[in-house]
Amino acid sequence: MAAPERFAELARQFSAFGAVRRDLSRALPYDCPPGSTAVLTLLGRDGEMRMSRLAELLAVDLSVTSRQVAHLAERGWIDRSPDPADKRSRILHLTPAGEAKLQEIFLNTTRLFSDRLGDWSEHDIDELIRLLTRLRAGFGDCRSPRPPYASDPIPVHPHK
Amino acid sequence: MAAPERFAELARQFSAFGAVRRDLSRALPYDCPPGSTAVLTLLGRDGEMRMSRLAELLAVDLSVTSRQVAHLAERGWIDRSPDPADKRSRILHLTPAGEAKLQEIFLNTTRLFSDRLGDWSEHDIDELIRLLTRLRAGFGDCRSPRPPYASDPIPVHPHK
DNA sequence: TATTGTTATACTCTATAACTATA
DNA sequence: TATAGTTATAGAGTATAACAATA
Repeated sequence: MAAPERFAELARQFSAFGAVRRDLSRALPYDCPPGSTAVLTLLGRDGEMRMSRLAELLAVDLSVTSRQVAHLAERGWIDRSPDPADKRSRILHLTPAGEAKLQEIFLNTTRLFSDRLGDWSEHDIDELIRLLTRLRAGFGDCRSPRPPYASDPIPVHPHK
Repeated sequence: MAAPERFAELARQFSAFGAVRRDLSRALPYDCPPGSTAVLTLLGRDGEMRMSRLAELLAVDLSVTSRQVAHLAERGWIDRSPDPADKRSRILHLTPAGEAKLQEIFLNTTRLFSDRLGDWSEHDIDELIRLLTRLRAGFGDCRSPRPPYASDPIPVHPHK
């Protein structure tokens, strides 16, 4: 177990990571913000799925996913077909236009990473992927609540 | 130089990191959201500084810092004293109440990290700190623009 | 009754633009 | 003219709550 000072340093780096996210978001097409990009990426990687599955993979509330998916459907990048097995549900999948958009995004982000990480060794990149993957597995998910850790008796951020 | 597929995987992990941020933000006191916490942390670590320096360290626009600082000043956690050497400027420093708040936050986040990362080796934690630090150094800063990497001819997110 | 998804509301983060005061 | 900071505005992310339709 690491010392509290290492945890504090890690927390600072997490906070500073916002600058990386913002830099990356500037490489996205103006009509596809980061949240929409995440949806397209998951549908491109894992294939068609239901809203609830998508929200689970994104670790966000279903209401968030619902809105992002509506944004993408308006632009013709994904289809929401009814699920014959459960009429409450909808099956999401990329359209050809959505796949083209995803390809465009892939090229943009690859170009950005090549510039920003051009001098990184493959080892360090793989290490970072490994550690971030493990981090994500250990940290929380708003849809499966755990006991709160704040000193406040009751939740913490009213809207979260 | 790594392959585009590694970059794509890294981009997915960056996106998934949002779940970690959200989990961490739930451990904060209800009256001190993540942005305010970042300000308190920097002032606690680096001591008093000007608004512009703070915005530089946070890699956000000065207007963002101005609002966050106002929020903290309203609650009595920081002071904004005039800079005798430049009357346009203000020097920020923590008040005793601000130091107490910071200490409370430190305890909360340490408790959360102990739970979530209790089974991590010190080596992996140090590796993650090292790689995130390097990442932050290589990635961008909204206040020193670089050539855009989107395929769009002109920047990209209207509001960014 | 419980679950899937949608919509309304509210709050945070963030950038751009217009403005004031000072250099 | 240029810089430090404030404020107004707007868009994106996010959660909670109320709701409709279906299981």
